[in-house]
Amino acid sequence: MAKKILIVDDEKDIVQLLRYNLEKEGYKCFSAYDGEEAVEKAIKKKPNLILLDIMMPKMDGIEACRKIKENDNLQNTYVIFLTARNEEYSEIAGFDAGADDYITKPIKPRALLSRIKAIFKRSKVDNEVDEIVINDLTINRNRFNVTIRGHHLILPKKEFELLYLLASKPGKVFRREQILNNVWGSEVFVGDRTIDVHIRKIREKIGNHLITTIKGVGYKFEA
Amino acid sequence: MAKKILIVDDEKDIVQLLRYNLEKEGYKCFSAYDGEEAVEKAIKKKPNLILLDIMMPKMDGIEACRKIKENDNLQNTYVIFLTARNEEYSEIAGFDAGADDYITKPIKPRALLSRIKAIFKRSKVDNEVDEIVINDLTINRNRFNVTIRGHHLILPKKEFELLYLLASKPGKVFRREQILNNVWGSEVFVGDRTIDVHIRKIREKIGNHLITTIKGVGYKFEA
DNA sequence: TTAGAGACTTAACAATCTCTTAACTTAGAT
DNA sequence: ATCTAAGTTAAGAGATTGTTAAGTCTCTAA
Repeated sequence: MAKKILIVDDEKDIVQLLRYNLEKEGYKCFSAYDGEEAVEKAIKKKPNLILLDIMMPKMDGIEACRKIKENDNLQNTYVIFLTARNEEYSEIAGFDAGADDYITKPIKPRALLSRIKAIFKRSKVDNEVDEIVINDLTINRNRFNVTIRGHHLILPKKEFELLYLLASKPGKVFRREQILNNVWGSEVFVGDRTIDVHIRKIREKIGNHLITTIKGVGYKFEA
Repeated sequence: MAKKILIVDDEKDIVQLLRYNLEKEGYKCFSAYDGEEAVEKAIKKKPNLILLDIMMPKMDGIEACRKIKENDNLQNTYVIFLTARNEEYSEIAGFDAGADDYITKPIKPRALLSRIKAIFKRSKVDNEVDEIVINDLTINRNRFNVTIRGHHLILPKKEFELLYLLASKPGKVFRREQILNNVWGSEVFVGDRTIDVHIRKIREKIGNHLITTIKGVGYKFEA
């Protein structure tokens, strides 16, 4: 499917320039002209990539980025900051806010395009990795099995999906709500203890130490 | 059997030129004039090779290629992009979308033909590996028979195809939907229990332990 | 042309596995 | 100390798959 890109800058000329170049390459573009609008459209359109100017009215890019990265559905959205060369502070603050890359103005379309291509290529490769290996644990989506210290297991579907989710980002804490969204789907409502029971069964099978409870928040897979 | 080739280009002259040359060599040709039509016909006709122009109305070749490569039944279809010499980006984006080769316009029929011949030669070698041997089980596509521990069996067609599919990638879980697509075809609709019954008959003949059920997902052949 | 055989599909029911819940216990935070 | 979140257990509800037998279709041979 065509990748969606959100372009955010208060200078309309720049937005137009980028839009023209990106659409020529087959990307689907949206635009916003200030930080608030950016957050709004990001949530509504769920773009794959956001090109985000830092200096903008209403809400600056740093702040907008922070808000965007807070949204569960935009965890996999890539953010590139557009900065003027002399905005020294922006690099640090930007990465701190969750940016993935930045590009200094004036923007050269060719350079930008190759950077974008590299990003999407990378994310595609990431998606194709359907085997997770962490120390002596292997989770293989293709075979739908789990190996721990050379010992094969077949987990029931829900347990498998839950383990796969946690292990896909070791160290990251998944909130209960995120787990529900990902494993059960956002339209399914199950009781409070359901996740716990599944976690327990997984721990029973792969050992207690691999999944940590963060009380009041959720669970994480130990790296 | 005559190889099937799908020619996709919005310039009818080019399509005609290619078609004339390819049919002269004994290939069976179909044509499409935009990306959407290409995807449609690819799914319907299951060609062995697709010649795909990049710049087209409705849906460009890159996008069409991606869609085509998403289809389970077209994994073995070869895609060659037709690009104008100055479309620099096309090589990278094309390979990224899953293309197997590309040719720059203007197209020289002789060169194209020899390239195509090379491709089919290669894939023919692949196809000749039509005997699967796993431990004491042998599945031979030519003879359409199965040998287990030296004992010969003749399976009915559907059972054979199903076993062949599963055994072609030992360990991989095939979802019921994939099984339907591959064994029955994507346009056939059969009841829920049909696959199970066939699985049962196969198990009856080759033993229970070789095919594992992954509940809620599908079946896999045990490696 | 028709009877018979095998292939394929279906329906109905059985068996099995998975998931969820409820009720209770334990641990952790303030 | 108290309150809330998480852990545990077992039961049964729910879903998926297994099994059987019967019906349809096609092909072949008499």
